[in-house]
Amino acid sequence: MKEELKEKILSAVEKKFPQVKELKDKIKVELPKEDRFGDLATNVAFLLAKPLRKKPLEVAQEIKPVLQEVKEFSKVEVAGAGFINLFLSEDYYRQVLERIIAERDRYGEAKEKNRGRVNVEFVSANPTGPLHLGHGRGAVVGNVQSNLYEYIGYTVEREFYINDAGNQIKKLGESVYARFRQIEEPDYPFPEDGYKGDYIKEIARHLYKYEREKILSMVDREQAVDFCAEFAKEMLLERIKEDLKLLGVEFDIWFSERKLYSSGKVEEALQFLKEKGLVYEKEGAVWVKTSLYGDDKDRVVIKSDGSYTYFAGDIAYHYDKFKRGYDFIVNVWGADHHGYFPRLKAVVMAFGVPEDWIRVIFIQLVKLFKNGQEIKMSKRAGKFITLRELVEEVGRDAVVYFFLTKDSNTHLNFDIDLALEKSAENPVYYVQYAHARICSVFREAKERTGFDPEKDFTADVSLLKEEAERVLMKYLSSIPDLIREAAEKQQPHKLTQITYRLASEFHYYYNHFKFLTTDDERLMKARLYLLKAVREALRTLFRLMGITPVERM
RNA sequence: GUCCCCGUAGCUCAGCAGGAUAGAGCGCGAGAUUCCUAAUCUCGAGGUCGGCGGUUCAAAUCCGCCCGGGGACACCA
Repeated sequence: MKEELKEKILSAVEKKFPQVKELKDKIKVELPKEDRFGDLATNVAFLLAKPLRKKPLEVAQEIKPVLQEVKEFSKVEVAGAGFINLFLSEDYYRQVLERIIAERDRYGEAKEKNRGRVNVEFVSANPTGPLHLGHGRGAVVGNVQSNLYEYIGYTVEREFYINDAGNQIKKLGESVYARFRQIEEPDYPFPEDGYKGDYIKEIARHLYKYEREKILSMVDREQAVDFCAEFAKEMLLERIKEDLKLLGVEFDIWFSERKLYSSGKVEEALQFLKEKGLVYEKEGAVWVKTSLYGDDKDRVVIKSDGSYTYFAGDIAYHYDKFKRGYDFIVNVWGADHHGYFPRLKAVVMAFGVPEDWIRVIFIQLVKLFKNGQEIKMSKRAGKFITLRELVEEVGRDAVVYFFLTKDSNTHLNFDIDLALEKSAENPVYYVQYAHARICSVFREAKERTGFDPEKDFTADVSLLKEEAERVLMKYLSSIPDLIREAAEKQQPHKLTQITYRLASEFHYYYNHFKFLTTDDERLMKARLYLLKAVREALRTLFRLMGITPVERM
């Protein structure tokens, strides 16, 4: 919406100052921070001041008359050092409300999914244990960012990379096998760096119950360990899927690291790099010249013992993604992988993709707080609160919302007490209550007046003359642009801010005005029409975040 | 040592591809309910935007240096 208006402003200004064309990208048209500065504000005059060698204020004065001719603007003011504040006409707001109600919970979403194909890879936890809070945050952020890409017109594939090769799985097998043996021989040694969580014992007990004979009959210990590993991996993967479902997160692609090796994709990718002259041997190992593409140094892909490094697998994995032809890809990673990005980016650049083809979103630590105290977790000792336990304790909506309150690249303190609180202090309840309140008003309307706002109806928006109503409509009109901005800047946490503000403006309105005035039916309908638009906007935001629009609280 | 992130109200943090008097929530103080859900709302106190320079009509935002906190720098995964 802002884009359309920006075009109108530009073409109007262009008649007077053709130079404005070159400044197009720098010109801003946005919601001013204070209400008295109008519905939209633009900085054109500041930008034109330099080439015209005039003061911004003068330029603004000269632009004012041309903008006054644009029919969408009811008033044009010059303020400050040269800001141009624009007030939108009633007719414009009528269109906004009509559009919201027509588009329902997809308000402002791109109609055509023709911007391209995107791959978002996230969670990608080792199938060696239950998901922890960091994974949960990554799951929510990755999923919501995917929703945002869809909102702005991309087709998105959500992918989970299963690290089912290598030492971690081996260790998993050893751990389960040891627990299995301990059932009969309590002194059977447990591997020093094994997984100590109780879930390992559970898996062992399960195996003992159903596969005891089979495992004990295996002569080769390795074989038994592999069997345990495979079984445990499958079981844990199933559990991971369930945990993700609890958060409302589902994947399109489950990509197995092991298949990458067994299908020869690693050789294929390395061959590709070799043909480009980017591979060489040194000190008995095979290296890739990542330093040519911005990495600090070259990296080993085949160790001197002949085995592949983890990096080799990742090269192959990304070569595969490259060949799938995405317009760009996004990796959601734990922030501890920060230092790993330059080398991966380097090798991907070597494939010959554009600079921003591979993007990364880092997820920082989540710390849990209860009764004002941090709950310390130790994975090594097997003492930690799982994602599932947290969801069971505070509920899915709270978990999702809290994970989205901060930029994913900053540490997050998750306050369990706050998440459980049923009051204004809890932002989840605050925003959900806004939605429930509107539903409640609608029920009451039908009850009292017989008029059912749930059904389609029209209203005379021009009757909405209160300041609070204009403020609300103004904010509603800017929401698609705000969502788009969140999508493009890869900042899904902005959704909670947008939602909170909308809820806040609604609560204010609710507390200061009556909607069910029987003496003026036209005004009542106009107000209910506005509420309906607010509700659809809330539903749009809830849908993007994956939060339930509760109808009663 | 090299590189990255962070430093904004008592606390937790927004804002940072420059724009108007730096925001929110919590906490603290004072209020609002004969009326559609008070799970709400209103008002108030509270700031050298870590420090010093620079660029600019304009700097919390961009650049440089410094101070403080965290992290990354494997023939690990």
